[in-house]
Amino acid sequence: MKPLDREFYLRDTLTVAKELLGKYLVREMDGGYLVGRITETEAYIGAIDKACHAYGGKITPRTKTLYEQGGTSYVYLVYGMYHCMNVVTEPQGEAAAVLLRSVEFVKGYEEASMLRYGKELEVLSKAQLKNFANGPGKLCKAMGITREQNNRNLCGQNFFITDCIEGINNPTFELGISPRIGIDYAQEAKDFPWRFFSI
DNA sequence: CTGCCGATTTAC
DNA sequence: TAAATCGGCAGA
Repeated sequence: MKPLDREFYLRDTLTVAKELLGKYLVREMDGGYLVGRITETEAYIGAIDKACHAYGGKITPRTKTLYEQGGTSYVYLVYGMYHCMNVVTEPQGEAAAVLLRSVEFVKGYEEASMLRYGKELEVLSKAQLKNFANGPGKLCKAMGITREQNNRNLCGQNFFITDCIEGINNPTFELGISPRIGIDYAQEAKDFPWRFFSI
């Protein structure tokens, strides 16, 4: 369970967004591990993307995290009640990130159930499993990710992404591509095919 | 300081 | 289809 190294994140944002599919988001909490396989991502590239918070070089207290070096977390609150977890990409000074939109839990489901629903789910129906963390807000709720986790180094040992979990088989999948979700205000950028998901 | 709006989710 | 809910940001 070795964190992806810095070099992984310092690359082109679209490449990182695609390659994050099938990787595992890991968060250590109270000595246990919450682990989810990433199944959906979106790229946001400040230099050319009106949907990006840092479009046009905009620097505010919130967006300054987007300018950090690749491998940093960018977490913010949307709609006054949900958090979104992003991974900053590219070298320091380039505002770009990948939004993690969906994971499938592979470890720590009991603890995650407490965080998400306030109780442990005994019976896991197919629908419950599917709906558990298949959205950016749900994902953060289930993994206890809030603005406290903003601007963290993702190359450390308690909050990171890895490509291998012992005892877990890496399934193969095909790459799906589509426009991004929920950015109808972003003019021409709303049609950019920057959403990636595993099929 | 005021007012508008959102990279969502859930319930009706 | 609409409500929930509040921080971020622009403009006065």
